[in-house]
Amino acid sequence: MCLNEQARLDQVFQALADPTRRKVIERLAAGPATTSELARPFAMALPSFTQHLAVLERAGLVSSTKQGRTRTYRLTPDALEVADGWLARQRRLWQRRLDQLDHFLTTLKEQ
Amino acid sequence: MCLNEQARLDQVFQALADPTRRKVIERLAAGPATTSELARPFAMALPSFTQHLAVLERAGLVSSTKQGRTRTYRLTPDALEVADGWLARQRRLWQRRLDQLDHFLTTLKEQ
DNA sequence: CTGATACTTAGGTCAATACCTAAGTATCAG
DNA sequence: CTGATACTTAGGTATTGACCTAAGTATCAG
Repeated sequence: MCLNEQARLDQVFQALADPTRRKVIERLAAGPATTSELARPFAMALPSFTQHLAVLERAGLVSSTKQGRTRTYRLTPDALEVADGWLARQRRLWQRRLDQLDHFLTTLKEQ
Repeated sequence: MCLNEQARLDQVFQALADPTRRKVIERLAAGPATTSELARPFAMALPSFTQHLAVLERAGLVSSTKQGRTRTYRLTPDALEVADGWLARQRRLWQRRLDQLDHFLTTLKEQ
């Protein structure tokens, strides 16, 4: 745990770079679910699927607890915010840049 | 070009899942730059670096044009919005869910 | 025309990813 | 206690990803 920011972003974006894992996140937005509930929609062997869950958990996007023989997963919104924060920062930067360009073009036109 | 939404998200998140590529994006927010200008800060053979640029371009995050022997890269904000859009949608969903939970806890307390 | 510059192409290594099957362990229901 | 359920572990394959070196092509400067 507690990796540096770059490694954290690596893991989060990597985790989101797969449609199965994104669908799991989308499903978990509706509430917690067990491994087999999450796996049901996917035509994939269970061990393959649990690997996806492990990727999501390592990235900090979900957390799980085991009670009896079932493991329940739930969203951990914090990690999504890491990705979101980076994107928001970039958006601000290029927005500013587009504004400058706009201003440049405007003053150019005025001459 | 014109892949479906899922494949598009795959490529964008995959492209962002590497610190070198994110730094290139950050650099390009300050304005267009050539291959060698972008490569300079990185201790990496040029062919390795241009592969990173190719990944960014395939994802639609940047575009490039060649004039003479230099190739210039610039940001293409649209693709960032694809990732941003997905994240924003998720955030809305889990925000709503957290609100519901909040409401549930509140009504629980009132009883 | 020649040499330097700015990539580009070809091809190779090594590690990580995404899957699989088969066999294990742990719990619960009857 | 036994069988079914819910994962988990072990181990294998095939593809992709991130790097490298070496050698190519294309422009520009003098």
